[in-house]
Amino acid sequence: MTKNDNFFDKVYDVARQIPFGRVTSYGAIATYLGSARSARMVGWAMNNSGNQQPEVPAHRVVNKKGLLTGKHHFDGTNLMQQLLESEGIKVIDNQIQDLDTVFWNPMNEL
DNA sequence: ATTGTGACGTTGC
DNA sequence: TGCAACGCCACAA
Repeated sequence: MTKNDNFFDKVYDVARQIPFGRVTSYGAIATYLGSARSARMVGWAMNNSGNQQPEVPAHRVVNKKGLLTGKHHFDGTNLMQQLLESEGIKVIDNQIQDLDTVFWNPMNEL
């Protein structure tokens, strides 16, 4: 932690900028950061997101398919889905509905 | 320095 | 159109 996790920090920063009721994909963030091929790294960064003080809305970050792939990493089993549903996002079987509508593209907004 | 892994994405068949 | 395999970058051991 002594070093500035440039990549990680950026991921957290973008994730925190996700508006309420919106979601984004790892690839979108990775692409915005310039490392479109590091989509996996974005997810890896989320691993430490819980360690970050400004709690990163990792529940708003899903894969391109809108699938809650990382929900397994949350406390509960359906916690991530509960959070998304609380924001008005319809999630069925770990799959976000109307993804095109709730999708938030950092490149488009930022 | 090398190897392995990972909450993904894209291309190929 | 659906499923499989590869690629890829960054971090940890």
